[in-house]
Amino acid sequence: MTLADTNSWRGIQTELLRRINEREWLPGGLVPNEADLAQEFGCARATVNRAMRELADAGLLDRRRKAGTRVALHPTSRVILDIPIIRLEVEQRGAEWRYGLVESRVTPAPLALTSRLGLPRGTEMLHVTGLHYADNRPFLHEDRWININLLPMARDADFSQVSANEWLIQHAPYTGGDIGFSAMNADARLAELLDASEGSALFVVDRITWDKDTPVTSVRLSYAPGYRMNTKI
Amino acid sequence: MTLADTNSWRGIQTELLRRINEREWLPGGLVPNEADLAQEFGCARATVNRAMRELADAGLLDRRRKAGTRVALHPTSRVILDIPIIRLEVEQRGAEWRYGLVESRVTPAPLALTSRLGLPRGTEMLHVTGLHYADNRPFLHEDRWININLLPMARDADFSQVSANEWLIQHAPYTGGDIGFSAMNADARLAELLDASEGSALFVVDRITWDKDTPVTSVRLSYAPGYRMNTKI
DNA sequence: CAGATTAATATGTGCAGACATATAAAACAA
DNA sequence: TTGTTTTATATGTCTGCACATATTAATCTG
Repeated sequence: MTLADTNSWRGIQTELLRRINEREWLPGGLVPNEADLAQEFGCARATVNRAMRELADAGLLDRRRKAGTRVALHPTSRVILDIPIIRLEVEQRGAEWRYGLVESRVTPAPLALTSRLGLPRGTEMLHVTGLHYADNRPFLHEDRWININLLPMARDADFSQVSANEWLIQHAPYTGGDIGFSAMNADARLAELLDASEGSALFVVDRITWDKDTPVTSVRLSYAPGYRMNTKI
Repeated sequence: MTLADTNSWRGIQTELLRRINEREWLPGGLVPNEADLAQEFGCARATVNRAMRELADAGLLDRRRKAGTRVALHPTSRVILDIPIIRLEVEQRGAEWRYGLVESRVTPAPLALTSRLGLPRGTEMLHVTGLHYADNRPFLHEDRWININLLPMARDADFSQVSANEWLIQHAPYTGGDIGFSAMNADARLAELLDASEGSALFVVDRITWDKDTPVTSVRLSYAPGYRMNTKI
């Protein structure tokens, strides 16, 4: 071992990582078992377990009881995206955030939506659209449908003062969601709202949020041209 | 406790999740300390610790020594994207994958690239471009630069037989990378290659891979129109 | 030989106890 | 009052041990 050779959980993990990265342990190859590694590193088995478990969670190791631990053959790199509140995302860029409501009304949701949400066709939902600005330039367009049967107080919320994005975070617990990322050409209306030219490529995030099996909200975020979502492996 | 009331760390975790989701513990509010929770659940402190640590990693709890544990105020939802080998991604869609090399040659890298990679300007790199097909329809365009100083064997690889994507996974260890997602309008060349119309919105992934501080490869993947990257929270 | 049973083994999880470490709060000093 | 030192406390981590569980490998049985 070179550095971080403390027999701490982290030290062991970086050493294991090194052996994987430098092909000391070949992809698909069997790795010594926990007990042996614990002896080698002079630590308890639980410590080795913790180091290896995280690597398995990250997809670098495959572990199975009795069969042992192997170096993953196809290390599908796992990317973690932090999706922040839009206001914070803008402010982190050092820009001033502002929100402008475009429209807010209760109306029957389109069939495509109700069917995806598993609601009866024609269900009334609260449709809120608005623009988020960064330094007074359009940053993204938010097109949202809210399940008012689940969230009746949403009827009385003033979305010209608080963005639907933040109102929901404050008031609507959820247990899971589906997210999709795609690219779309701006239609005339979106182009105008985003101050872009028609046909510009927009980065689009679609998201449906659930509270157990009940849909909470469905939103489409269309970012102004040039937006880029960054992260690290 | 209702179900999963075993005093296992999973059972405890779901119970903690419930209290958070149902606002039993308010956002920003202080949570009982590990010792107290351990007593309440009738388990060891280590078990509570494990349950809470994962929730903290997921961003739902904020923990600080001495200060205690609080329910996160801004639960930035954390999304995990699995980025698979392109061949597998195509095959998982039930389509037949095929790769076609467009061009492969050693040439000085453009300034924009060398500066981002921290290489001397004019450094020679291996430039490989190719198309991945799904059922003989263009699926994505891969435009890749490989650091041949780090990977001299890449010179002799036959990228008409193996995609650069897979060759690198086999031969090039890496320790980290930067990824960016964005949307771009197809230029004439890309439109033709992807069998799309000029100006179509393309979903684009840019990725630079590092082995410690040395750049391994930089790639831009431009997906054919209609592509959507999905995941769950 | 084929199928069912049993044993062996590596990981998964749990417990009690100990010490380490960060840090908020209290006590103290200038 | 203000800055510094001390103390108390909650989390972070490690140990050694035990038992659970999945699953392979060996063994038995018809």
